Amino acid sequence: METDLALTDQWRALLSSYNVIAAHLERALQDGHELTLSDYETLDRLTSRECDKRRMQDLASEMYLSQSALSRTVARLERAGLVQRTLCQDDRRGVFVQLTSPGRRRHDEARMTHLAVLAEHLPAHDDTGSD
Amino acid sequence: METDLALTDQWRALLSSYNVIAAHLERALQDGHELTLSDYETLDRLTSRECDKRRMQDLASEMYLSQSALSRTVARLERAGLVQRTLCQDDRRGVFVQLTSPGRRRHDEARMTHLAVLAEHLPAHDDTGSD
DNA sequence: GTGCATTGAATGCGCGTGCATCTACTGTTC
DNA sequence: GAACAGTAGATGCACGCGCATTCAATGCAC
Repeated sequence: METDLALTDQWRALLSSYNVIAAHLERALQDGHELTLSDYETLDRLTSRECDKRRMQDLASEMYLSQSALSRTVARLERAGLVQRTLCQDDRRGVFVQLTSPGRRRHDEARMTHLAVLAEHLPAHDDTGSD
Repeated sequence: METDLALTDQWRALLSSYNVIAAHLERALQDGHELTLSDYETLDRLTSRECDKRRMQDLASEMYLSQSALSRTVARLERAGLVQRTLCQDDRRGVFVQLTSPGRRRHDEARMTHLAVLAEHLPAHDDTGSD
């Protein structure tokens, strides 16, 4: 069945591009900004939405992270002073997460690195000089 | 710069499809066959090549795994009786890895699961009856 | 109000990973 | 043959992850 081969090929391609790029991103973000990929992605989600929803589950749902992984990621970010967790008064089970000023700054810096790696390793659209 | 947005979008798409599919694969392979994704990918690499090269570095180079991760993966597979490690007499640093019969069988079974998950979660081409 | 299922988030645990290091072997130079 | 750089693979270690569980707060039934 040739469909099987097509599927496998497609998956291999996905697997390969993801892993290559993710590895580069991981290293670049870690070395340059002391952020894991999940850290960065989380910060990134927080910049897009200014509103103060009960982020935790909200964030988790639009990310690839499990609930527990997100919980620890936010804890890490809070320890680093990049985000702030505040209890939600309406529903005291919920937790708001928001960027701090240092967090916003860190994300801004890391964004450059992030984009640079993507530009270098994502299959280019039109390129003006890939390696 | 709109290229930035395009890059980010492209990356988000990749990130999302990869993680969704990988998570499903991981669970399906683990639940159904007691294999991690890396286990499966390793077995899969071993079925394609019949020759007895010094696999370790060879395998590693065509996979997304680091040398150490592959080393442990193979150790795991050997512990489970699915592959066999033999020293290379020409160069006693090298290690041959080859499938055992149970390994071939296990891969065969797992392959069905693997394909089923891909068929269900990869953006389809044309389908003549998925799942 | 009391009891109970449900939900939001945190945490114990085991595991797979990459990095750095270590051990063993090889090939080269003298 | 001795010394040494290089290579193949294994291992110590720290860490992020998912799963299952736990704890707190909520909402519903009575």
